[in-house]
Amino acid sequence: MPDLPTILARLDREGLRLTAPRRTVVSAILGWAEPFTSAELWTVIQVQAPTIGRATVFRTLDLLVRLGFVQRIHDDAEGGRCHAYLACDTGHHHHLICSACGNVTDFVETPAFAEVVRAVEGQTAYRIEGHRLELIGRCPTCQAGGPP
Amino acid sequence: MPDLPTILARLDREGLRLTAPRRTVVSAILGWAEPFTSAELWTVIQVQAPTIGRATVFRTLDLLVRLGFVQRIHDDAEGGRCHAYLACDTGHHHHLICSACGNVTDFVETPAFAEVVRAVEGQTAYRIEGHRLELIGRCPTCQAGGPP
DNA sequence: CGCTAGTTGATACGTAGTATCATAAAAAGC
DNA sequence: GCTTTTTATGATACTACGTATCAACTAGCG
Repeated sequence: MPDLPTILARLDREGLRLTAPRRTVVSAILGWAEPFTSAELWTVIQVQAPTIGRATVFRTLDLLVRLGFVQRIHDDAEGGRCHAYLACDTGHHHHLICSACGNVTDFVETPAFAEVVRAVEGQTAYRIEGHRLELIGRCPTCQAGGPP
Repeated sequence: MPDLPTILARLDREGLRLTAPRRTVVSAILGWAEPFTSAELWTVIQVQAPTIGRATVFRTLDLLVRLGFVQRIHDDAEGGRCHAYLACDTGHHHHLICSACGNVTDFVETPAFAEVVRAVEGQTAYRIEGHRLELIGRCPTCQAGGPP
């Protein structure tokens, strides 16, 4: 994820206001490497700036999702709830979620993926416009640690 | 999706009971080609058998997801809520969602997908165990209809 | 400074799903 | 067919997550 000034500059460019609550929420998210739920974020915000309303947290989260600084991920595999959020770079990429520790790693698309898309287009006559790919696996650390 | 007797036989094999509410919920889902929300299902159930409780619908839905007769899909692309459900065959496959009409088509993995997985394993040192792939595109009908 | 439109926080509301628990009813045994 | 045991059910209440509303506030601009 880019740093605070970069994000603020982006907000500015979009004609959005750089308010104190937004700065607070954005910096709370910054550097959050693992996925987080809205509840976790809200807890942190309440400690850092108790005056900020819950609605504002959701609104800012939404804003960042729209601008591509945050992605929604779907972790129902882990018995958790559906939505979690994840700070990320703006470049298009996908997530690799460790089934043991829940860590999320980014990976970029390999050329082979374009072939998959072409094959499916041939198979179904759809024109593919976008995709969502999440891989679940075991990270090197958890592989070393043996099965839990 | 298999037919009712097949599903009931499967329940039986799992040591689960073939109760009237389960039969009702399963047949309501059967043949539902498009994705549906729990609310839609609940509405239908209420008409067909008003005595069935909401909790039972959720429990049966959960059961079918565990047995692989129903999948959860994530359609936040369509401005809808996160979860929808989709009756499906037990074979492993993925969903192709039309961005215009919301129709869902199944497709099976192409060989190229295995290559993608291998590439990512090389890139990240993860051992890949599973994946979730959803493609978003435009179905032949909506392509013909021109942009909405 | 003073204006104005974009934001905010409080509150209420809505929806999806879960927990609890007394009751009902399948399946298994007789 | 009747009894027992175990599972499932329905009512209800509850939680989590998110949205709508709206008066009050404030960033950014001239």
